[in-house]
Amino acid sequence: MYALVDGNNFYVSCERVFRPSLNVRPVVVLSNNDGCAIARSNEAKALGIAMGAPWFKIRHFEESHGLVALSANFALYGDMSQRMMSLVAGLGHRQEVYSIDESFVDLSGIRGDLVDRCRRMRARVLGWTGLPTSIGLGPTKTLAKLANHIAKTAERKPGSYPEYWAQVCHLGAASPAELAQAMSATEAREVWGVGPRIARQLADAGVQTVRDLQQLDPAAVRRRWSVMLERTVRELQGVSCIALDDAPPPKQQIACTRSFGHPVLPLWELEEAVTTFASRAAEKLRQQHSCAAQVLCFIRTSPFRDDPPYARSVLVPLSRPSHDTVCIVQAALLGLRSIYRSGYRYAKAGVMLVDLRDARIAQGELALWPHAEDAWAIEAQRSQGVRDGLMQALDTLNRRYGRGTVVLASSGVVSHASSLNAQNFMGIPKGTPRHWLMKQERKTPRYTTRIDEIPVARA
DNA sequence: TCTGGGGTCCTAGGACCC
DNA sequence: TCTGGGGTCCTAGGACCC
Repeated sequence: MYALVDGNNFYVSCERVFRPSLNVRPVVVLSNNDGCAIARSNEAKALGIAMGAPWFKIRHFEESHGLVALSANFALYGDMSQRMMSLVAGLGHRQEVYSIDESFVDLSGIRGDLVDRCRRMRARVLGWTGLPTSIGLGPTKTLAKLANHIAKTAERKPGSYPEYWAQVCHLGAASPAELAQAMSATEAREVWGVGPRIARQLADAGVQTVRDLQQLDPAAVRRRWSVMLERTVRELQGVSCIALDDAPPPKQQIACTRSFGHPVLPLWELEEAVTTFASRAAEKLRQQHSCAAQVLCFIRTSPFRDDPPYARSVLVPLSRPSHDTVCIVQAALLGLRSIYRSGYRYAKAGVMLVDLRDARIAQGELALWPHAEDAWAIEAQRSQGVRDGLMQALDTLNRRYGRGTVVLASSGVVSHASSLNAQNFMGIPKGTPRHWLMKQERKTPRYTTRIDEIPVARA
């Protein structure tokens, strides 16, 4: 038996913990650059605001309905997530953290009333962190996901499902008739693994509800669609096909990409952005003890504007796999300079690290180069230990004092420590605006991770 | 004026190997 | 007239997830 524990409207709930006055108002959290809504309170959903709705299309609700929009505060959400996850882990033996607000818990072998156990866990998470959750239980992960959807919907829309399924729904304990009823009342596109494309194809084939989908022949589904959908159908039938993954393998690629706050034209500004992105990607790389053998860099104009379009990417191989920030930034900048064309209004850039491998397994090299270069090669290997130490120091400082405390100069000091921006730097006059920096006009404090932004309680 | 970011898996087809 | 069988690796594209 699996449980899926999911934070309700997670980002909004994190904000509400520290601003209870938001509890009664429609609230959305916006994506980077305050671009579009990525989390909505129930009140915002009731206004008809869709997931991903561009801000400029919904901002009229500010005036008409008191909608509150906040810039995404991932430092806060990540920290609140860790608190929630560590509590939820106590629900069973093994936990798979599936996303920032969701985790699967293996409940097999746990005796007693599982629903009661889950209700108590819900109360504990709410009491200790302030975060409301919903819990779905089922014999497969897909059914647990479905149960979670029902638990949320039953609470939000009374009458849609039996009232006792609100907040915690146990499909493994439902009678066949109850299960059939619930599946008939739920659209197939709500199922985990059924996206908009497949949902349309299913509808064309007369498959509307979860029950319709569950009753299909798995072999036929495989022939007409794919093994993926076949697995989904079997899971709906109660046959577990997707195992709990409590130790996810290291990532196969690591990316850091951003849209800019405003269009960017000059190369030097793109260089700052790409340096920053590559540095961040390298940091993530070291966290999982990997090295990258290739660095991909891309730049593009906005597809939403009438500007002349331009989008290029380039894959830069490294002479040897590395997780050294300097090495990775140099490769990314080399790539950037090769694809940059002046005159375009760039809207986005990014760095991706691919061809990743375990840093602890280093491939030796056969010395085929001319004798004169031996000394260089030996020195390079000897200095490797020094560079590893430097990277460790970099990571330690940035972890302790906050991201961006120590950076490469080519990332542009302006965006980081303002005290260093007292004079001209690298030929750029002080006070020069950086168009690539994110727009975040509705930032909330990092209540739980920065001592100077901690909330103050008054008696 | 204004439209996010970061991942995974599967399949088909081509090149290549013995 | 007649032209095998079995495999790997890589890439691009499509679909999905939150």
